[in-house]
Amino acid sequence: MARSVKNAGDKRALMPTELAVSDVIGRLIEFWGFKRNMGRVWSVLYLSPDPLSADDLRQVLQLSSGAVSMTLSELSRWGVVRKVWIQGERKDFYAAEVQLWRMISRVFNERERSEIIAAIDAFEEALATIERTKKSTTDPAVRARAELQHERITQLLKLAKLGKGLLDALVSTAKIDAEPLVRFLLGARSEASHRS
Amino acid sequence: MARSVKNAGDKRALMPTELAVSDVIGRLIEFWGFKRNMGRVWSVLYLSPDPLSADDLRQVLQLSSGAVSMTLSELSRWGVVRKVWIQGERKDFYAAEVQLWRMISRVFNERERSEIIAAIDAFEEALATIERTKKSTTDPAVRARAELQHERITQLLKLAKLGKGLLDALVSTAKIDAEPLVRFLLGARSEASHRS
DNA sequence: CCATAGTTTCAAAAAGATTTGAAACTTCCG
DNA sequence: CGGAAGTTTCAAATCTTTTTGAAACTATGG
Repeated sequence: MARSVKNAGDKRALMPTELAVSDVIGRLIEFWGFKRNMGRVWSVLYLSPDPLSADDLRQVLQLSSGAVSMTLSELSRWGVVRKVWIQGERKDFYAAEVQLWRMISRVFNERERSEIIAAIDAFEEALATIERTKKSTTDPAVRARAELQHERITQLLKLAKLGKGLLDALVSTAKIDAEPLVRFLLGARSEASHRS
Repeated sequence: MARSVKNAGDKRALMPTELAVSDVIGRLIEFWGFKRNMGRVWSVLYLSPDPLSADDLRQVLQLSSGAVSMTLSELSRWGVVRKVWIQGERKDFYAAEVQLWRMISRVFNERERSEIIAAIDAFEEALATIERTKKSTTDPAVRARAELQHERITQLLKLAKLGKGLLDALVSTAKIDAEPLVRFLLGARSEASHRS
C-alpha cells in the first residue's frame, strides 16, 4: 500500500444516510437563514469519523473549490467548524463542532440577538417621538392617532422584550444544562391542555 | 366637503414614526423568512386607526397594485390581516390582526412545526437505516462508522424533539396566557447566572 | 345588460443571492 | 530561490425570488 496512513477512509461518495441527513439539515439551515451548503458541509463533517480536507468535501458534495473555501470560512466564523491539524499532512482538515447545543446558542446569541436589539431600540425611539408629538400638538385628531400608535408600539416592544428574554434564557441555559428548560416546557404544555 | 365621511384621514404619506416602525418590522420579518413587504404592509395597517384600502397601501408604500394584492392575500392566508367591510364603500378594506401573540403562535405552528417534523422523520428514518446496516455488515470498519453516526444522529434527533417541545409549549401557552412562560424564562436566566 | 370601479393574475423584467472557475496568493520544501 | 500543493479571492455566470404592469376578471349600480 503506497497510500498514507492518514487517508484511511478515502471513500469519495456519501452513503445514502449521509446524503439524506445532509439534505435535511441543508434545508433546515436554509429555512433558518443560512446557505444550504453550510448545512450540507457541516453535516458531512458531523457524520464523519475523522476530519476531512477541503478537497474531500468538494468531491463528496460536488462543489467548486471556491464554494468549499467560502463555506468553510463562513462556518468557521460562526464557530461551528474547526480547523484540525493532522500531523504529517500538508492540507488543512476540518471537523464539525459536535456540541450541538453550544453551537446553536452561539448562533442565537450573535445573530438573533442583534436583530432583536435593533428592533427594541427602534421601538423605543418611536415611542419617544410619539410622546413628543403628543405633547406638542394641539390638534385632537393628531393626538388621538398618537395615542393609538403609542399603545400599539408598546405592545410590539413588550413582545420584542419577551423574545429577548427567551433568547437570554436559551443561551444561559445552554451553558449549564438544557434539561430544566425542557422539563418546564413540556410541563407547561400539558398543564395548558388540561386547563382548556 | 364633498368627501365621504369614511375617508376621514386621507393622508397619503407616512409619518416618520410609521416609516421607521414599518422598516424595522419589514427587516425583522424578512430575516425571519417572509417578504419584507409583508412586514411593511402589516405594520402600516397595525398602526392605522382605521382600515385601509389596497389603494391606500399602494400609495403609502409605493408598491405596484399587483404587489399589494399579492401581499395582502398572502397576509390573509397567514391570518395576520383581515378584510373589513365598511358600509357604503365599494372597495375592500383591510385591518391588521392586533393580537400579536396569537398571530405569532399561528405562524410558528404552521410553518416551523412542519419543518421540524420533517426533520424528525428524516432522522428517525436514517437511524433505522443505520441499524439495519449495523446488523447486516461483517466489516468492522463499516460497523464502527455506523455506530458513530448512530450516536450523532441520535443527538440531532434529541435536539429536534426539544425544538418541537419548545414550539408546542409556545403555541399552547399562547392560547392561555404568556405570563407564566415569561416569568419562568426570566427566572431561569438569573438562576443560571447565579450558579455560574 | 352595460359601464365602471376595483381586484387578481401572470408573463416578463428587475433585483438579489449563490456558485463558478480561473488567477492571485501563501506556504512549505528541496 | 523555484516550484508544487493548497487556499483564497472575486468578477462573471447562473439560479431564485420578488416586483411590475398591463390584461383578464369580478361585482355592483344604473
